[in-house]
Amino acid sequence: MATRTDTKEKILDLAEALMREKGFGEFSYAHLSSELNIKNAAVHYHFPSKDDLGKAIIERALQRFITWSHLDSIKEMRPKEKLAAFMEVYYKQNLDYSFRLCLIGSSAAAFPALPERMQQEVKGLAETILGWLAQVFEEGREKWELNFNGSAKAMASVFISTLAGALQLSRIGGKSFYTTTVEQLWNQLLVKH
Amino acid sequence: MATRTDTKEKILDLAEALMREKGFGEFSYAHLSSELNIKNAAVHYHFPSKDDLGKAIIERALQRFITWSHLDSIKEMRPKEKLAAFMEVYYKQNLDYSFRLCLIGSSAAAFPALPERMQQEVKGLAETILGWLAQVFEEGREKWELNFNGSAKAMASVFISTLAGALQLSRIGGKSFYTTTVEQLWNQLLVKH
DNA sequence: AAACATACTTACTAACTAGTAAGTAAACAA
DNA sequence: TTGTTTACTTACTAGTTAGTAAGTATGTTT
Repeated sequence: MATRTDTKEKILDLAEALMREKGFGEFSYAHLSSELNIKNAAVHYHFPSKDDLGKAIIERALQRFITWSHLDSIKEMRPKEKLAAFMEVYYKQNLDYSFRLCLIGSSAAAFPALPERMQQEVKGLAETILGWLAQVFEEGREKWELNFNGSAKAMASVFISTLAGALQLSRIGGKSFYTTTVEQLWNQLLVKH
Repeated sequence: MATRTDTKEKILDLAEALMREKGFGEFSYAHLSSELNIKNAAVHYHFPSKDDLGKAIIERALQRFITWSHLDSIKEMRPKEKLAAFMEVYYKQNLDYSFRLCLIGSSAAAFPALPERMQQEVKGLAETILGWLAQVFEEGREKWELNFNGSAKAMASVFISTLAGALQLSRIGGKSFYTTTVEQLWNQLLVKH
């Protein structure tokens, strides 16, 4: 058949979910095809190699983030609200679904084992997110909404590292580990010093 | 031959290094045996299943941490020094060797894909380290050496999450990402507020 | 000296891995 | 209505995976 289908999107959805649950190296074309009731060659049709699939997962995530951050509803927010919105998305997209990691965290953990083209894509994604966060922190400090010493970029690095790390460790320590950790992180940003 | 050998230790050393470089699911008995110039059945002789191997890696790491933390030279330290010593070990054992992760981070990232017995072992290791850190933070605040709000346990959670996260993200952002991030984390602990 | 344990090797297997070549059926374009 | 493109399926392969059964050489115990 040649009817317009959404198979490609479905493959991407499932592959991304599996990558965040188990890691990029821990799912196979067989997993994808059996779950979607197609043959593994159909997956190869849309994504000839696993490199292609991996690259596409990250590309799509980057587009998603760009779209989100350019939303009027986000752009209109004050810095503190932006940060809270980011954390909200982060929490919802990840911890709501059986301890799925964020793509950055999942990619970083398996980085040396990832296809090179995928590594490049991941670098772009990380830079974009970190850049956005640094801007929010800068603006937040200027407007006296967020408190921290040092550069906004360094603070953004701590912020994303803590979120990603806490998400991963919450697989060991449970959901409460995540909420405790992130609350502590958040409170530190509000304390006047 | 049946001469006393250190093959078992060598296997553990290599397996741990590979686990931290690539992840537990990303190395095979063939990798181990070819690197050590033995046959894969020899690895199975010492560690019948990969579950056994994984469990042994974590058990050994736990023993190593306990031994380290019970060292007189560590016990005699003041809280701030203890924390600095922990960070020193963390940095040396990981970033000095081509972006190897810590075992907690590597385990957390692949957690759902790990053998169950290994998961249990990882939980024990994480609890032990977190407990030790929480004590150090508590003592550090009492003695006015470390500054933070909230509970010592929460602060310890932020601390270890940030370290583990920064280590992972440094694979994407380079060594400077790690040093920037950890310096920012450290400075926050010293700021009076 | 005999029996046993240790530390392997040789030789194998069943299951799974990404990937391919060739065929097919439907939709679409000329 | 013929040709082309899309979206697959069927059928396959070469390589890798963890794991096993049986044999062997050495050292240790009795």
